Amino acid sequence: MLDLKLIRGETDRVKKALARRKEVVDIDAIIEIDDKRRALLVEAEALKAKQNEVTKQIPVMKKEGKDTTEVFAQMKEISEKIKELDSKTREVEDELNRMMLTIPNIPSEDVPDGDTDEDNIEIRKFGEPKDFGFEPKPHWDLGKDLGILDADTAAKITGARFTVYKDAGARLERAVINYYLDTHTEKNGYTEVFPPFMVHRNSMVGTGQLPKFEEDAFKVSDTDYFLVPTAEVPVTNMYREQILDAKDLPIKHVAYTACFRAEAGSAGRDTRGLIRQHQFNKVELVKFTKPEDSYEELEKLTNDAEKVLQGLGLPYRVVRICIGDLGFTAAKKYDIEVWMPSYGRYVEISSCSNFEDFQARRANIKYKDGQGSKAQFVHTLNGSGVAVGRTVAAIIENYQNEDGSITVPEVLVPYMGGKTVIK
RNA sequence: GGAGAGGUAUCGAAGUGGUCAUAACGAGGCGGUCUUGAAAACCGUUUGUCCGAAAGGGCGCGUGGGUUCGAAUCCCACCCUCUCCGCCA
Repeated sequence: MLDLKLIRGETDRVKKALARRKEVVDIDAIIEIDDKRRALLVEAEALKAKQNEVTKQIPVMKKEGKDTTEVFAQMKEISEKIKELDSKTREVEDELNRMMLTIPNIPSEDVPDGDTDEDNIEIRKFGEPKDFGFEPKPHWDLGKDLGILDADTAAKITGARFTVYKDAGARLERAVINYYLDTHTEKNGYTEVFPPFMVHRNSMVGTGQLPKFEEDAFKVSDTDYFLVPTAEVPVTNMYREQILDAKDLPIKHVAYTACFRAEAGSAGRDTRGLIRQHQFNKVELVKFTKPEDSYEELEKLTNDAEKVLQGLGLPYRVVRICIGDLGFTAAKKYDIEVWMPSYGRYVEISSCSNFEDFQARRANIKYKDGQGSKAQFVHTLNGSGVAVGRTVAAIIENYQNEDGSITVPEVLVPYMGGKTVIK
């Protein structure tokens, strides 16, 4: 959510920034509704002040034995007027709020122009795609042949876009999760949390998935619960409606969760393999920082995510996300893309974003620097550290051998019970 | 799921229709007096938010409604916590 004061005070700047996103947002309508809201407030508050004043006098009058009939009649009128104004105010506020919740974040000024992910700008690279010396196979074929990935059985028990991992496949998924969690907790200083995989509506609104993108989420019927699309939602909302102590910042959390996405609008895309599933595993990094530190923390967070891919020896590149690919909530975003031989290109495996105070405002997360100072919104950041299913796909493809076996990356061998090759 | 109890500031807790919610009382935090220093004692201080340039005013007792001239207090709905029972990995 944007700051109404910013919208009012720097209307042109806000309009220009949103225009860069090619978003159609009626800023003037918002200001108009806010004017209405404030006019109603002023009127109602004057009446309330009067009401409070008289209400204090009534016990005194009674004590003195004065007749209150007339005052009561007058106050009855005021009281009714107040109710009327309050209900109007509520309506106007609801409408204002509805509009505010659908406005995307203002992009940081260094976000490059561009319309699609093809306009993202590569800023660094690690490793080089391997020259196999034979025709590399896609992970869905390798996985099926090795008996470690089974889409058919998943379709039988659930449906499309699910996978049953078996034997060394299941172990590999678990190994990656543990390697990521251990690295981020032991080397990068994140505190692990293991949150619920379901959250209520307010949490989804807090991080910006709702109200605009309800069709992307899985809702649990007969409840107000949603399956988490990312650990960002439960972990960020842990601090909802809270005022944090400046000396505890930055707060850094790492969380493993399964993630659930309806993938509405992705019909026909990435239908084979692990790339686009309704359920996938992810290790997520979440930070709460002071405003002045958030951009530096974004760099660090991205580096932390990169480190695990370096550890696995997977070739990747980091791209700066252009305005058209930025997403609703982010002010600035980097994607980390891993080399996927079956696609013949780099594929997103992590998104690292600074939301500035966009989510903090929605979720009301503030911090205070000592007593007497004013509470202000924190900045929130998060990034995949990194997607687990896509990692497994990348490992299978990048570490495949000509005979169809998979070499286990060295850092994972301890997590695989000493196994060095999957065959 | 059933029965009961409860949700008030950083914490414990009082207040059960009126002029003390800038919230009694107790504890904690911070500042000070005293002290070589500390403890103790004593004094002071210690919510958030909205409208407003300011003065000032409004709101907040789990949440949302309602009754009333006036609600922490009465009524309705919902959420959460605890205890017991049921069910259960």
